[in-house]
Amino acid sequence: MKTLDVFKALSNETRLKILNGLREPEKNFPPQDEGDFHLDGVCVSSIQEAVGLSQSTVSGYLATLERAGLVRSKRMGPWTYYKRNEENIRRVLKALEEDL
Amino acid sequence: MKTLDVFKALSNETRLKILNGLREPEKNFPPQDEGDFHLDGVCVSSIQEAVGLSQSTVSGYLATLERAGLVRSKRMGPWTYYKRNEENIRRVLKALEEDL
DNA sequence: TTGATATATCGAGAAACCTCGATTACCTAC
DNA sequence: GTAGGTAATCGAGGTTTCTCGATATATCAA
Repeated sequence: MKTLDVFKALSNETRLKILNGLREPEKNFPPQDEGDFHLDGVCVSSIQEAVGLSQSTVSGYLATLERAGLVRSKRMGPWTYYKRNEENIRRVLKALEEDL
Repeated sequence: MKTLDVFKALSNETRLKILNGLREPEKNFPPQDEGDFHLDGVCVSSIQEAVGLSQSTVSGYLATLERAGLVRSKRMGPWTYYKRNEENIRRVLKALEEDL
């Protein structure tokens, strides 16, 4: 979880939009059949539909955000749900305050 | 001064190092003939010597940091001095706290 | 086991970024 | 105006990022 990787993960309009959108899933993503937005997160296809890029691109972006520690994923049946990693995000902000 | 541009500017090890180094110029850059480190800033050649990249690259990096609002420049005679734009940096941090 | 659906990974072409040396512009002193 | 030094811009080659479609993997149902 290096600072540089966090900045790189955030250096893309779509990834920023996803991370931001995940703060209020019901407002920013179409509903999903199963899985609670807040408890479980948002599934890839719902995110894909919202951002309008290909499935592979969105899946890769989510992996990037996860590697940077900004989101966490949970597999439930055939779906993977992504939600913000609030604890880590707060840690990143603290680091920036001292590091920037 | 868009959030995305700030992240892009910070997505480079050298630019991060420059911005950080400018917090304590006398500790991180070789002395310069004229110009006070804190009052005026650090000149390009001093920064260049410290980071060890070409003059054109460093000049470009400084321009990037300035476009992102993270540093400010002042021309004094043949030299251009760069210093941190603390006010803007604080503003960026505030924005991140709400935006991230 | 076969089929259907969700997600992840792979390979490739286009765009952006990194970095350099060369050139240009700027400033000062003669 | 010429010369010398500082900084900014330009052009180019190498690397990374973006984004896609195709393929592979995972899960569940029949």
